[in-house]
Amino acid sequence: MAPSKSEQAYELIQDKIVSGAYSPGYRLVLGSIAAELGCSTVPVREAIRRLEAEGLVAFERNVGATVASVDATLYLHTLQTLSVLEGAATALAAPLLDADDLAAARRINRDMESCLEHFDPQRFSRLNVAFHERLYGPCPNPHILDLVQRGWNRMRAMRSSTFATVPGRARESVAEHDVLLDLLEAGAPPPSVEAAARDHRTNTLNAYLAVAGLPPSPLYLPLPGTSPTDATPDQTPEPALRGRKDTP
Amino acid sequence: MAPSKSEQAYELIQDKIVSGAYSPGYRLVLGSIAAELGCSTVPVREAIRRLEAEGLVAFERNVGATVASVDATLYLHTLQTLSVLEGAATALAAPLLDADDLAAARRINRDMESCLEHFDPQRFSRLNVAFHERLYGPCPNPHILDLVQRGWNRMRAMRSSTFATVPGRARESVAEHDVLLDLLEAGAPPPSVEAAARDHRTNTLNAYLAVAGLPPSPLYLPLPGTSPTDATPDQTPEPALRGRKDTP
DNA sequence: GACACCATGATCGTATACGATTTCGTACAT
DNA sequence: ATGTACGAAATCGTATACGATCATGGTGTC
Repeated sequence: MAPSKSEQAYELIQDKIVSGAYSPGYRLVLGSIAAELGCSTVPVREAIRRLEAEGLVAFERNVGATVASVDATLYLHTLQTLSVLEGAATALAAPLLDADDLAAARRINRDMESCLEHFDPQRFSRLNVAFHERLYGPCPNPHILDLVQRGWNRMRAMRSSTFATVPGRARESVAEHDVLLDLLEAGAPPPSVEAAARDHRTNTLNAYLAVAGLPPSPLYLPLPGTSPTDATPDQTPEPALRGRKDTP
Repeated sequence: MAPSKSEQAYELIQDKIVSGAYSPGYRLVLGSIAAELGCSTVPVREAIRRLEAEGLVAFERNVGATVASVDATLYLHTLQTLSVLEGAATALAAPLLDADDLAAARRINRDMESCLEHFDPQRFSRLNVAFHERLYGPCPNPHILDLVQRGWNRMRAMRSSTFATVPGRARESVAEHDVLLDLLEAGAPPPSVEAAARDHRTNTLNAYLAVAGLPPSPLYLPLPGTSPTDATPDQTPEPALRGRKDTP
């Protein structure tokens, strides 16, 4: 059966946001979108409230909705959140991965490597998502899985429009993927997997922070079991990623 | 100004759910709630969709909404998610806590201790929330903070109706709070704080799992710096908290 | 007696309509 | 020229109305 109108509206708007057709700050007018869809404003309204709950649009009473504008700090906060959640999801999924999963992930990572040669960042990004999805997909906690999914949605909506990747980061990323896969193949305990998965993302976060001249995120995880020295780069007691004051 | 009708509806329904007036499985009929509020079904509908996004109600097309029923595994999954998020939030907040915060938290924990004597589990629960809110409140990442808040909402909605506390757990809990506070007062690095905060909650989770005869959650964090032995109780490579199969 | 089928009622999904609120442009006074 | 007051247009918020869909109970047949 055809999906409901509000479902259609939801997908249309989300698609336009992540594809960049609606750029941050764009005013989402109920009437216009309804006309475009050939439906009334009621389902559109519902769709927009759903997107609000996911952080993709900002909504103000009696004023309307706009595509959430990305503020660098918001982007970084999302990345930090994702580092925590995805690390946990990957650790929980680790014992459930079979050889096929690992082989598939390894293959994806080889593809990513080749993207580096041909300089195809678009494809590289897609593969990166696929790689991680494959690894955290079997996570048995649906709640965490849902939150990770939402995090990625936000990221996609933001990155396409605003941020470029940090120069050297892509190559390092591929290498870190291989390290993570090695751990998984060796049947490493969940805390080690979590540390590797989280720190992989935290490294990206810190690469951004570094170019912005900010201190790194304090949410590094030490690798248990293995040599602890190279997993906890000097403890920085000062807080990083201090939030902007809430706009009064 | 008066809040909008959909806001009123949202608060009414949420309140009825967490207070237990609507117990799990209760059928939320748009028309009835609208009548109770003296408004039409449209705002009620919107409120219910918001609650759905937060996991408090389940919704099915052309059928309606019911208060999310709690399934033990769902409860435990929420608890596990919260352990991860709250651990991170507390670690991020740690460097921003001042002496007042710590003193207040310590005071709350003394109150909790006295609740143990007089056996006042209601008050104990409230204080427990207050204690942790105080500690993760200054977390500079609003996104994580939001997710933690939602997690607690879900917990409140569930616990009141279904679950009793594990016998010995309350007393241990108070002791662990003191350990956490000691760490914070000593200015421990964020990873140590995260480990303590997360494991505190994971211990509760595992107490439930133990009485159910299930293996413990694998998401323990090793305490870095301090003796690593007592923080990582034997690695259990077998997966815990395996999700129920999605109902087909 | 059990199962399949259909009628009926309850409830949801959405369109339309209208009042409420905000925003923006314009005119006027300083 | 700048700031303020007012009015019109745009947009949102919600009520009402009606078609669409699903659950339920009764009836007929095997």
